[in-house]
Amino acid sequence: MTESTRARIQSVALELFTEQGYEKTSLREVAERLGVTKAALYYHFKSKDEIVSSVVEDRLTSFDDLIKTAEDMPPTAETRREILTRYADAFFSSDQPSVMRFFEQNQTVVKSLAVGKEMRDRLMRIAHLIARPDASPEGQLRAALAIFAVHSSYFAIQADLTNDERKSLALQIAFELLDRIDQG
Amino acid sequence: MTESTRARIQSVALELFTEQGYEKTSLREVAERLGVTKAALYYHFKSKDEIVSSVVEDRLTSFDDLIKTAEDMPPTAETRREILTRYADAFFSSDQPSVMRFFEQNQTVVKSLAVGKEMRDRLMRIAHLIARPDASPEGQLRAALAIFAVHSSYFAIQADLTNDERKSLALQIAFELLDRIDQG
DNA sequence: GTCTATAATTGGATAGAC
DNA sequence: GTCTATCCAATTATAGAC
Repeated sequence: MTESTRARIQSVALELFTEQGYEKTSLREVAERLGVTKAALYYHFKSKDEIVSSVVEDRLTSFDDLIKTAEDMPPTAETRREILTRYADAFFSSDQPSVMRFFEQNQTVVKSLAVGKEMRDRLMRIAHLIARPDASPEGQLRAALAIFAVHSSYFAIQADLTNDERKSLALQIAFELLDRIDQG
Repeated sequence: MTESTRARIQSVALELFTEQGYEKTSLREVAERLGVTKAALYYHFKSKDEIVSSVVEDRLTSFDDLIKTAEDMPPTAETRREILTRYADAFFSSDQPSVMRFFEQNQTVVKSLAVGKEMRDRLMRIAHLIARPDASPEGQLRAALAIFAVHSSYFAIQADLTNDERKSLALQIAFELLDRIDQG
């Protein structure tokens, strides 16, 4: 069960980082929650940053897959819906709390960590691919808002809904935004 | 010029907190930027928290004004547009960087500071007033996204636009979302 | 109103035993 | 693979002089 210790650290750390903030959560706190000592964490990861980076890198490659797929699709209204649907599937299917939720709560980490910038880069590429062929400010904003519709469906709705209900509601509204993007 | 020193501290601190993160920015850094020592800051504010709180409290009362005004308006499509327009005016007219930008970058502060919770409360009330009379999940999400359209127009558009151009683009798209809210 | 100096605490990180 | 013990840097915050 050695590998699972590493995974447990990642899971607990990301949860605490998301709830309390990356800077505000100490490794002592993470270790305590796991029932081990700080030194044990340092056997598995060489720094606090690396705990986050190791988790994020997995998600980065799954974004790369989505980007590669999207690039080969024709820039049509149907494609836009398809890309966003895949994005939403990834967002909701992932373990909780997701990596994207971590970044939402820790925007400043995006700036200070290399993986944060990578993640931001991927998100902007996806938004760009969604907007294609419309690269105007309006197209950019519509694509960004469509993505954010998925995110905000997670926290902006107070009603007691399942993830599937949130997802389909988000997509329904996001499609309105996307369907008005210029077809070039 | 005693009062202006206090104001300068607030301004510089909020700027650094927004750019680098609240936790990651030390008071030593703030003091250096101002050309004073840490002890000088503690003459004007009794803690790091209080620097933020003092800035936020002003904005809270201006939100309270908006809420009070909105409550007296009829729950119509026209009212929705009006409330959001006022919100956008406040967002863009304020000193830079705005308090809202600070919270965007420091979501975890919202949870840990009392003024953060107050601000979140006001935002949710405004969203609720915008959605009136539709309190359904769909109405909530539409209202939240309309507000976020204003915010994201500030950072999600890469083109070189003026604040006025960003604002009117945001409102144009936000109105699409709002106009489809149920009239009850 | 701002300074120097320092207290008190906490953080990330390492060495070396087991 | 996990522990104890510890180092070192940095932080918030205070005391008291000017």
